[in-house]
Parts: sequence; structure tokens; C-alpha cells
Amino acid sequence: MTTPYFIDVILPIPLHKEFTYRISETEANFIQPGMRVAVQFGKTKVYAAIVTNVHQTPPEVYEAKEIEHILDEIPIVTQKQLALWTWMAEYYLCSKGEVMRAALPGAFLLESETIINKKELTIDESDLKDDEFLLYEALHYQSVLRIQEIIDILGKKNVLPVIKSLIEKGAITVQEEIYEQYKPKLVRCVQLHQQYRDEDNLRALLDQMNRAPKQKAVVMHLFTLQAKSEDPVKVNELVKASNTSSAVIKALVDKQVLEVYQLQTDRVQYHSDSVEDAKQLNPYQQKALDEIEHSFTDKEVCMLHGVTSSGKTEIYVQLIQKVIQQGKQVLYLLPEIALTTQLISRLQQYFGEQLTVYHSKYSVNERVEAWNNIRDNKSKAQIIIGARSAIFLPFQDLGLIIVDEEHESTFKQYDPAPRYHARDTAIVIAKMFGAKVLLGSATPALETYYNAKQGKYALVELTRRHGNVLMPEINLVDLKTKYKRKEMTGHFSDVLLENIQEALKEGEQVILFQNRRGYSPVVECNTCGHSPQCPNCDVSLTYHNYKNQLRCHYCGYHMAMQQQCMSCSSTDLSTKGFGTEQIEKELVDLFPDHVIARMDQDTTRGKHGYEKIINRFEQGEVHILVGTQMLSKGLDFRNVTLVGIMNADNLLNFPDFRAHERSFQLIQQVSGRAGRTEKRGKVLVQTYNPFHQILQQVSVNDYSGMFKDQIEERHQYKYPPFFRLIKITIKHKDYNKVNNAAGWLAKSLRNVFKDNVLGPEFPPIARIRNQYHKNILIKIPQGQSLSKTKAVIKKINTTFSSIKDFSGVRVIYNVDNQ
DNA sequence: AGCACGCCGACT
DNA sequence: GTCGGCGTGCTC
Repeated sequence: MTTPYFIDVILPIPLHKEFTYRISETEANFIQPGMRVAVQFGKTKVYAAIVTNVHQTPPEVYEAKEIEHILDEIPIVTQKQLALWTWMAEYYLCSKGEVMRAALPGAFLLESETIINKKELTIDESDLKDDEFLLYEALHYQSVLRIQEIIDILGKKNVLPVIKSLIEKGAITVQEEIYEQYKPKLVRCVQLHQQYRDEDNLRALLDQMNRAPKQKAVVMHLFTLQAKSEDPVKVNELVKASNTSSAVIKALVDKQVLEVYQLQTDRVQYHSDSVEDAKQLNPYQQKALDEIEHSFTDKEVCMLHGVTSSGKTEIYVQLIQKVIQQGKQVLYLLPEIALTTQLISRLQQYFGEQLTVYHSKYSVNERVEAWNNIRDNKSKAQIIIGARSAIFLPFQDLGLIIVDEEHESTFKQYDPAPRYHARDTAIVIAKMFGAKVLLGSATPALETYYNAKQGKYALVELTRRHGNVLMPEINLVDLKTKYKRKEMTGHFSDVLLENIQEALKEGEQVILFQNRRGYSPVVECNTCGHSPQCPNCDVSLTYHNYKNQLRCHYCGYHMAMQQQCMSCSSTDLSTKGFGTEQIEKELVDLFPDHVIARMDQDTTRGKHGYEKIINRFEQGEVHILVGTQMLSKGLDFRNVTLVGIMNADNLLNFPDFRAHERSFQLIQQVSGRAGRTEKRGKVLVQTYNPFHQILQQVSVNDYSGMFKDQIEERHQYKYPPFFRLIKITIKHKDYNKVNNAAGWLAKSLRNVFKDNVLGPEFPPIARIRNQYHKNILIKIPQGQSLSKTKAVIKKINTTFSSIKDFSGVRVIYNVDNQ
């Protein structure tokens, strides 16, 4: 009598529980937590599940299914990762399955597909209906069919009844085929056939080959290559070295002189010829480095507040070097990896092959290889650089995490769950490993700076720009007076134009920032005031001049630009507001002799969209670059002396409690692009509110003033860092359902949390993709238990989902909503 | 989340 | 009469 064994697994679905499957004793001896098993779930689906626990406790109320098979030889997920997943699911109010989906490279998740086979025995065909016969016939020609093929053959969507009926009649069988996406990359290598390892045979061969000089040359080259290194000789290496065609090689293989074999190789390869020594730090950098290292003796986290181009990267390099010398891994998090090719190549120069870049745009196979290298703590995976999802990698022995530009909001995942913040999660991971965290920014997030000021984190400040370059001079331009005095040309003030002219004359480059893409956000009828709306979302359509289209930036809906008002047929239409496209057009007219480029979502589509534009600008091909947010990210252009911000007001007026902080950060970051060499850069900020506190503070680089004001406001209005936030979004296509559901939820929450529940309120855009939205905000004071709060929310959510009226209503929890 | 099951209106 | 619409409920 054998005792049964069971495993608990995480499935990649948004269900808040684990599932139990039965395994054999042999399997139980083999399976470890962190391995993948293929399991059937429900009637049809097969998933790759992650084992969390092997045990002998049978489930009480149901019969556990057996697993299909084991997918891994060794765990692909570490114990620490499993612990992290648990923490994330708990903290960010989502399921472990959702965390799993976000954490694993796509190739680790199985895809399954139903395939249909014909049975051997023949059946009475007259017994079949038309559709059934059609399918049965098709199987005579093709022994295996997939669901999609059957849909095509029968020309209708719902083919399952036909399949089911055929199974009953004994004509076909179905099976679920699972396949792994990951295929190791193989290279063809070549060696001399065994029989010629013997010297006599070899001599005979070479004599005999005198009549085939080409073939002989190949063999001789093979010897040279083998002599050069121990590594296996690749077929294409040999072809290249002996300067022949693969036909010659093939002939030699056919003659059994050579033999070809397959070898597994790493796709992720680096070729760095020279590894540079790290640069010598200047005294200020050295001092900062010493302070950081000292702080790590008693603090886990250190904030490095260093003004733009103060040389934070060199400090990171020094720290990284010390950590990898101890044999520990380093994680370097960046807000957006596509925009940081400059930084990556710099790090590659220092660390060469020890650096692994983890990129969501890499192929599934490349990501699996990076994952395995990190899990195996290979020497080429000592430093891992990546965007937020890199926190999910299977680190073995992490010593340091650097979060560069830690204030960036892209570190927070918005959709889908888990809605995690990579900076905050990084701190949790570091704790697990006993590793240190360095947060770097020129404009720290208020929360972070507050934590540093409170002594929770160490604080190191670096106020000197590298090479003593001066901070750019920031001037505010009052648009109101400029318009009144008719000193505007399009959207350009005379001051801005003069400065552009001057810069161009000096052969310098200019960056112009406008935080809105498209040509013009609103088209309005001058007769009736009507403006075209998106049919799926509650927004006006944006006019894009280049394609002569009206587009919705929320759902992608687009239509041709209308010549007449859709409401009153008047042809008197005008445009309101402006975007990057319009700025670009105005520039082309104003500076016909100069090259102007635009960088925004519309122009950077495609794989190397960013790089192309950035390269052109770097090479000096482009004189003026117009763009959105994207421009603010760590680009290092030597020749830019002027930065213009076309309109600061639409940043400041954003309806969000972080709008002011964000505006400060953004303007400061964009300004940082100006004057990175001896010549002092200049920044012109056009605004209707030159006396706005934030703009005043930006103009004199007064971060601490901004911090003081903003933190005061946060305190007064009960926002982070004093209160934690959980935003709840209720979504459904039915307006009334959203209203009722949100009302019910808010009322239940208010019973417990009283005044700390805000809303429900419709967001500024209440309908997106035909779904109505309504938000509730929960504020959690310091001292109120987070876990208890979340337990209450979970309980209310359970009750909510059991109410029939609210079925189909989606409720989204966003913890620490940004 | 999927996906099957089950019950009601538009067509061969 | 079927096809296919999407509401409901379950998944070890």
C-alpha cells in the first residue's frame, strides 16, 4: 500500500488560491518546489504550473487530478522568488498566478492546443451529417488537424459540437498537444572523422587528397583552427577560414573525412574587445562614494541625490566593481531600457562579459538564456541591467541593487496586475538577500527624499556637475504678455526664436519639449462649437496633420479628418491647442534651412525607432529635435545648448496630486539636456503662469524648496508619504452597473474606514474602450495596520463578487497608486 | 482569466 | 428548425 503524494502549484491565472495535484512516489522523490509541471486545468486547458510544496495531505473535498508530466530537471524558480511572489500577491492585492505571469519569460509558460486525429477503424459514413462528413473527409488527406484548421474547413466559428459528435460516433480522437516555446540554439561544429585520429590513416588521407587541393586546404585549416584554441570549430568558422563554400565541407562529410555535430550555444553573447578601467573619480564623487559605502554599514538603503551630469554613473561603476569582486550579483534597474543605449554601452565597456542586459524586447529564447545564466550564477550574469521586470530574475547571491532615476513613474506597473513598484519591490528583495540598495536621482521622488530626511534611508548629496559645468540658466517666458504684445509667431515667443536662431548660427543643437503628441488635440466647429468625439471613449479626437486623421490616444480609434462639421455641416472648423506635430510644422516653416526631427510615440514606432532618431541627432544630422516626455530620459547630447519648453501649463494643470512634483521633475530633467559641456546651457520655459511656485523653484534649481512646499501640501491633504493610497477602479460597459457597484463598494468601505474613503468619482475620462470607469480612493494613515486594512478590503471584495447584480463588473486594486 | 454549459432571438 | 449571442459558474 503506497501512500499518495501531492503537490500544490501556482497556475498563471488570476485566482487567489493554489491547486493540488496528485503525483506518484517516484515523482515525489524528484519534484522540488520551483519546478514546472504540466497540468490539466478544467476540461481542456493545459498549463505550466509552478510547484510550491510537495506533501502527503490529500485534499478533503475533491479528488486531485494527476499531473501530465514534469517539465524541468531542476527548479527554474528559486525559494527566494517564491517568497517574493507571495509578498507581492499579498501587498499588491493580486493572485500569485498573476505575479507568475509577469515574472516568467513567456517561453516558460506553456501553450497548449487541441489536435484532432482520425481513428484507424472505418465507420459508416452515411451516418454522418454534412459538417461531420466534411471534417472526416479532410482527415483522409491530413492525419492531424488543429482547431483553427477545422474552423477554416467548415467555414464557421463554433466547431466543437461537430467534433464532439464525431468523437461519440467513434470516428476521431482528440488530444491536447503541449509544446515548449524555448528551443536551445544549436551550432553546427565540425571535427575530423574518428578513423583519422590515427596518424597512419591521416597521412594516407592527406596523400590521397593531393588530387583535391580545395578539400585538403579545408582539412589543413581545420588543424590550424584546432591548434589555435580548445574550442570546438564551428562549420561556418571553417568555411570562412578556408575561404571555400559549404559544398566542399559537405563533400568531405559525405566522404566521411569530416563529421558534423550539433552543440548547444548561448544566444546571448557579448563581444567586447577591450575592457576599460573605471575612470578616476573627482574629489566630490569620491566623497559621495565614501559616504555611500559608509552608510551601508548601518543602513540598507541609500539615496544618492546628484544633480544632472554630476557623474553618478561613475560612482555606480565603482560600487558595482567592489560588489562583484566579492562574488555577488548586482541588479541595475533603469526606467526604460530602450532609451538608455548610451548608458548600456558605457557599462559594457567597463564590465564586458560580466554584464547581462534583460530586455522585454529580447526574443523569448534570449530571455530564457539570460534567466538560466542568472539562476546558475554564471560569470556572465554578475551584473544584470534591466527595466522594472528585471526584479523577477532568479538571483542567487545579490549584493547590491541600483535603482537609477528612482523617481520615474515607469517603475510602477500600471496594467495588468501585479501593479507593483519596482523600486519598492527592489528594497524587499534586497532585504531577502541582505543586499544594499542605492537609489539615484537628480530629482528624487518626494517619498524617497522624505524617507531619507527621516533617517530611514541614508542620504548622500552630489551638488557639483562633472567638470564643473554650470547648471543651465532657466528663464521663464510669460505667454500672456507675449500674446498681448503680439510678440508670438505661432507658438514661439520672440525670445525663444531669437535663442534658437543664435544656437543654430553657432552650429549648436536645440531640443524643444511639448508634452502632447499629434497636431492639435481639439478640432472645433466655429459655428456650433461641436468637436468630434471618440465613439469608444469620452475624449475629443486629436488631429494628426501628417495622416490627415482624427485619432483617439486612448483606444487607437481613428477616422479621416472631416471637412465639414459632423453636427451642423459648417465648413468653418478650427483647431485648439497644439502638439509636437504642429510645433514641428511651424519649425519647418520658420527654419527652412535646418533639419528638424520629431520624437514621440508616433515617430518611434518600430524596433529601432528611438535609436534611429537619437543617432541622427547625435551625429549632428538633425539640428532641432521636438519631442514629448521621451526626451527627458538620460540622453547625453554634447552639443545641445538650448532647451525650450513650449508650454509648462498643461503639465502643472494635470489633475493628480503628484502633478506639481512631476512638473518639477520633468522640467528639471529636460533642462538637464542643455549644456553638458563648458558652455552654459540655456532653458526657456513658456508659460501663462510665470509666478507659479513650481516654475519659480525650477528656475533656481530649488529642489529643497519644492520638497518643503510639496511635503507640506501632502501632509495637509493626507497624501503619501503620510498616507498610503489604494485606488480602486470599477469598470463595466454599463453605466448604471458601474454607478451601483461603485456606490455599494464605497459604502461598505466607508463603514470601516470612515472619512479615509474618497469617491466614488468618475475620472476625467469616464469611458475608455466602451468601458465606464469609476474610482474610489482609500487613504491609510500611518499606524493603521496595512495587513488588517487589506484583509478588510479582501473581505468586502469577496462579498461584492457574490452579489449577482454586480457580476461582470471588474474591480481593480492599485496599491500605492502613482 | 478561460471555457463549457445553458437559455433566448435572427437566419439557412 | 439551427446558429450563435453572452450570462453563470467552475476550475484541484
